[in-house]
Amino acid sequence: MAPIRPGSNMTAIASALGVSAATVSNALSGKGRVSPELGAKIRAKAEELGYVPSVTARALRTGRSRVIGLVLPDIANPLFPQIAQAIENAAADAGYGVLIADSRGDSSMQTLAIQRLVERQVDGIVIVPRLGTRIADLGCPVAVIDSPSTPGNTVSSDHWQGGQVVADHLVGLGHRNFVLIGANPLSNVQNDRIGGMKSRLPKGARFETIWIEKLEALAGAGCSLGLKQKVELGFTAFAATSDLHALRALTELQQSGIRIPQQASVTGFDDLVWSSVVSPGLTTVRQDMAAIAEIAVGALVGVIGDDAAEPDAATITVGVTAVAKTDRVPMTLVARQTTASVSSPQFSPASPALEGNDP
Amino acid sequence: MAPIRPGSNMTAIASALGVSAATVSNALSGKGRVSPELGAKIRAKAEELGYVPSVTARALRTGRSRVIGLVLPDIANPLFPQIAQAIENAAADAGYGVLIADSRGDSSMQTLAIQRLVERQVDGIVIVPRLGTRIADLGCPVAVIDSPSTPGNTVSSDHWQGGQVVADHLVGLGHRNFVLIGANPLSNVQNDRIGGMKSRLPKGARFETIWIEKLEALAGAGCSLGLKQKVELGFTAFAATSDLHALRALTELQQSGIRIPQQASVTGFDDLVWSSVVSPGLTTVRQDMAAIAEIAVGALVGVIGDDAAEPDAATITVGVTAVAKTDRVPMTLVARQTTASVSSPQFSPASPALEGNDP
DNA sequence: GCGCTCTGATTAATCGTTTAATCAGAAAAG
DNA sequence: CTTTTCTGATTAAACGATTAATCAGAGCGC
Repeated sequence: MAPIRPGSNMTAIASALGVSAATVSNALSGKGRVSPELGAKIRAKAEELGYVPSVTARALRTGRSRVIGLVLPDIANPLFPQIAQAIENAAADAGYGVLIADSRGDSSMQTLAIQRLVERQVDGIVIVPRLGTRIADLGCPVAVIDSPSTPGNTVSSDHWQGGQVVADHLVGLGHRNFVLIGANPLSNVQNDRIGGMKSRLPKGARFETIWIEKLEALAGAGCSLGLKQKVELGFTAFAATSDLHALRALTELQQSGIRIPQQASVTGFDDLVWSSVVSPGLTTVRQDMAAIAEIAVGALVGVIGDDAAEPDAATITVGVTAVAKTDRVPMTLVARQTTASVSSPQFSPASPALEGNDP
Repeated sequence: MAPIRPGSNMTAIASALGVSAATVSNALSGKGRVSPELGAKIRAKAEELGYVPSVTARALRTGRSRVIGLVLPDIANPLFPQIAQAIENAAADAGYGVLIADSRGDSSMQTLAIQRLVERQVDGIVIVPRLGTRIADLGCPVAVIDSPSTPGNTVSSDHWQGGQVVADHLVGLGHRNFVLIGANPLSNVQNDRIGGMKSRLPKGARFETIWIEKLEALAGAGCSLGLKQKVELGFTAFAATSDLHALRALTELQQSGIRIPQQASVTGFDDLVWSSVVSPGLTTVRQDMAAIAEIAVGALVGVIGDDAAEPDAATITVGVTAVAKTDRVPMTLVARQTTASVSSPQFSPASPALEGNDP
């Protein structure tokens, strides 16, 4: 019934000053023709009355809600905090709000979640798709954050380059025997990361790839990755495609009595929150989420603004991904304590290892 | 300019059937008086034209946006995914959208973030406050998720009971020497958890409390917690108030060569995503986020609905926390492999420990 | 003094829905 | 046969902003 809005509306300001509402609108938006003096008076009065424009009314009239949607395959993803924070900040800076949608872990519900956002009339959507999901035509601008290898236009970290950075770091420390750890070979992100790593392994280097989901399909969830044997076989570097898997590897190795980083080095990806608290601190590679979010949101508001300016172009941009080209944001190494130069290439159970390899 | 809305509006349906827009509205909402046949015809036509109501227009008219805001002290909080997902699900079920706000880690910006939400005319706000922050009068319904010890009305897990569950578990395994690990003694949540644990320690039990932030203020961030010495002093149970700290403790102990769980047991709180992937799997206590979210959102929509029904009550409920009483949702133990019965109460460096304590 | 332009403001329509008020007609009551 | 009471619909007025169209008056040239 009575909409509870403490602040006054334009009409209140208008009648308080004996002018018309249109003039108030013009003064506050700076669009029409208003004399400087009156403009100042209006702004002062607005301030005084604590005027807050009704986004609802504005949205109805202009057709723009100034809200964008954020869709992740499943919110429980440990990278979610980083992404959400970056997107929210970028959006807030651009004057947009962020509405979240969750597909409740179910990939088929992703479409439904997106549908809900569209019904709420968001001006655009940022999507982090589930594995290789293709994004259907939504009837609204979309920016996709995934991997440069994903078909279609996307913004993302340069996961391939990130892989190279890790490999360079490990190779530089003298490692020649690598175990690469991924979860699912269907993930473009993981493939890029592994591909990047492989591309920088020197001639004569030995490597082996472990896909956790394949292994678990055989040996059951939470099974051992058999890393102790790998160490016994002479592998010294364990490079995972995510901090989550790196953590698993790190603890499994520690649990088997392998000393990190003296006997083996471990690396991850993404610099998730716990990476700095584990002991020893996990060496990882960080995504520049702020930059990614800025590009994604920027592209989105660009398209949104554009089709307001050129109504004819609307039919072209609408339903099309907002990012014209594929943007690759470089990743940066965060060297902590799980990596060290390889002291003894061969396995030696009680080697009095090297200390203090802090970068 | 031209708002791009593919679906038709009420007027389209109305004129297609030669009736008035009001009748369409009545038919679809089931409120006014419409003959059953015409009602069916209207609903059919709406379906046919792919009609989607304009939430904007509806919001303008009714004064309800059907959106609630979600505010967390900082989104980077590892618990955020769980909370956001639960709130989003509960809200979606109630027909509400969720707008997120981030205070960018800065406690003073919490108010600003909330301000932004209010300006976007959310119908209510769910807040997880930063430490002991008091929530100011917002002019809109609020539900707070924190600790039952927080002054004011809140919904939350029964952290005290959660502490008891952990303590009972450890005591049941024979532990008598406890190290309790928290971050900040100002946190009601952490205090409750520790209080609950203490309340169940048997007579003659020994315990010591470590506050990480205090320690780091002296010894620097990422410093050792000195847990190896604690083990040497005969402590066998390390109970942290968060999985984050438990992880730190676990890896520090493993790093010092202590075998988990043979020589020491470790427990955490919250069942964060990585708790199940570390080796050995972390014993922890899970919050029933779905239940909490349902209560919080339910209370919120209750107040929102109420003051629509009784306009007079609006002045009472507005600006007041939505939850009338303090709701405490029980926590449940998730026993994994970091806890085991204490084999040797005294420290014995190379005890041939107990195996296979899987619950 | 008449027409012209330019400025600074107002009017009024519009976005799409909700809802109180009204109304025409049929059925029931007197 | 008139009056009253329903029923099923329509009208019109909001909600609060934006914006194209209009208008009154001032200034100015000729």
